[in-house]
Amino acid sequence: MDGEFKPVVKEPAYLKVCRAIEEKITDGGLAAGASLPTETELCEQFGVTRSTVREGLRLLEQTGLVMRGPAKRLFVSRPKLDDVAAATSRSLSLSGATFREVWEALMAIYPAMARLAAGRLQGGNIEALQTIREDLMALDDQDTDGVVDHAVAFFQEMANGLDNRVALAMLQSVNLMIDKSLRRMIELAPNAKLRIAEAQRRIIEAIEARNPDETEKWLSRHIADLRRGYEVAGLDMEAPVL
Amino acid sequence: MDGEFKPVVKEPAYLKVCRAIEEKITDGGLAAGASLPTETELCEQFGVTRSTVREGLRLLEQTGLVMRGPAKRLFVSRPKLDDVAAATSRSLSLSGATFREVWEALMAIYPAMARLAAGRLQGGNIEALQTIREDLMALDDQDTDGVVDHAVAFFQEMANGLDNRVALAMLQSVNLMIDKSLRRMIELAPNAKLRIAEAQRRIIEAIEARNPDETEKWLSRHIADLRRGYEVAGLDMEAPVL
DNA sequence: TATTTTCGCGTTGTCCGACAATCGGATAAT
DNA sequence: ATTATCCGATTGTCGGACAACGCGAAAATA
Repeated sequence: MDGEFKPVVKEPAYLKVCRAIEEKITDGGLAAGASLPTETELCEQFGVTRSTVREGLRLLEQTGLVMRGPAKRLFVSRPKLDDVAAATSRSLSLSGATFREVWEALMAIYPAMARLAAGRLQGGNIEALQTIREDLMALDDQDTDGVVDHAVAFFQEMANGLDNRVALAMLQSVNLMIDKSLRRMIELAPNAKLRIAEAQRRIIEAIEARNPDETEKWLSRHIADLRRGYEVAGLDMEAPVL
Repeated sequence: MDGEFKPVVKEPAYLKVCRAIEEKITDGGLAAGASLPTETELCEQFGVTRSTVREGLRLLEQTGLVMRGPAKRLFVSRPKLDDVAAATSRSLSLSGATFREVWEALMAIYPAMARLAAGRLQGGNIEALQTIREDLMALDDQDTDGVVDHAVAFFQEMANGLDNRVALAMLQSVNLMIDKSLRRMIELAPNAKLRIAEAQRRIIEAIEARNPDETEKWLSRHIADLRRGYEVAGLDMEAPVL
């Protein structure tokens, strides 16, 4: 029999402390907002020194499950979606994700989400989209950063209005990654600003008309256009987004 | 003049240590696989004690940017996609994401990804899909867990073959979240196993035929069917996936 | 009495020094 | 050449110590 011996686990104590508290939080034993025991109390409960407890707490702190409140006291919290999105995009960027991969993801999600947006975006969201577009058009043509920021902000505002946190988290991740690629592309595509503004106009119109098909179509074309611009600029689809 | 005084920053030292190393890694100053200085060396460089350095290292450890290698030595690593996906799904679950939100995300991503799958999945992937389906059919009808596992594994295998890490990360997150909801649903839907197996058959056929439209259509119906089952079972779309 | 000031206490952030356990590599023994 | 042994370096953990800071209670002031 190959009754394999399990690779002997020698978890350091600070990891056990981390997991113990983590488990208690995720299992509902500690509600969000509840304040944790002080470090010295944790020392007694776990039977380890404060240094060890503190190392465990740092791990939790990074996951966003605990935060420092007023008076430095630790209390249970929820990881902020912004942070996990940032972590995801950074991780993907570091692992060498390419423009192609990001673009495919964009192309998969946004058109589908556009259908939802058409039926779900509130007046406030639509106004915000219009404002973004107007600000974009008012920009100097050479202001690459500004154009990129507004192009991404448009996506971001759409995602915000979807009333869907799962989608929001994912869209935020890709938005963060597309940034640098877009900048490189726009620097080489002279009329990028106008094309983007025009696409945004169509999309806003379709949303205002509450027309899912149109919204999807124009958003789809918008993203396809980004790729076209990228290729026309002579950039490599398989290059990392960095 | 409102020459605002910048809000005085009082970052603890261990955070500065963390950020300093983090920055050096993400800026390429430290390649993946490179080994970090020992803790004592870091102490000298930063001018703090080992305890402080260690707390900073714990933060980095959690982000996945550093790992413990053989001989405990620290070395630079990349965050594993599995981990960030797990973190994302946990964060979303904790923040009370609903079945509706997850389902909408599924419905947005998978059909679009199916198009890619039709043209991109390798023979090995397709065989794996078939194996999963066969295993599923061989299961006892009462084996809820098994059915869920295979339903999710089918999705997972598709995602694996897409040659797209961005998509993979996102799909993995939603796969992890759909789990519990699916279980509740299947417990109440007697013929769930057969319906799922049938959907998988159609999808596999479409992929083998390299037909993007068909693949998208059947995957779309498959996911729509999951929702139908969920509603028929009398479950609340707005209930948290927990 | 109501408001402000002061003070002490608890907690965290940081420091210091110490030690066992463990791993890598050098060295010695077979 | 292989095995056993030893040694140094490094990590994980410990215990104690102290300054800084925030909060609440006590004291001083109006």
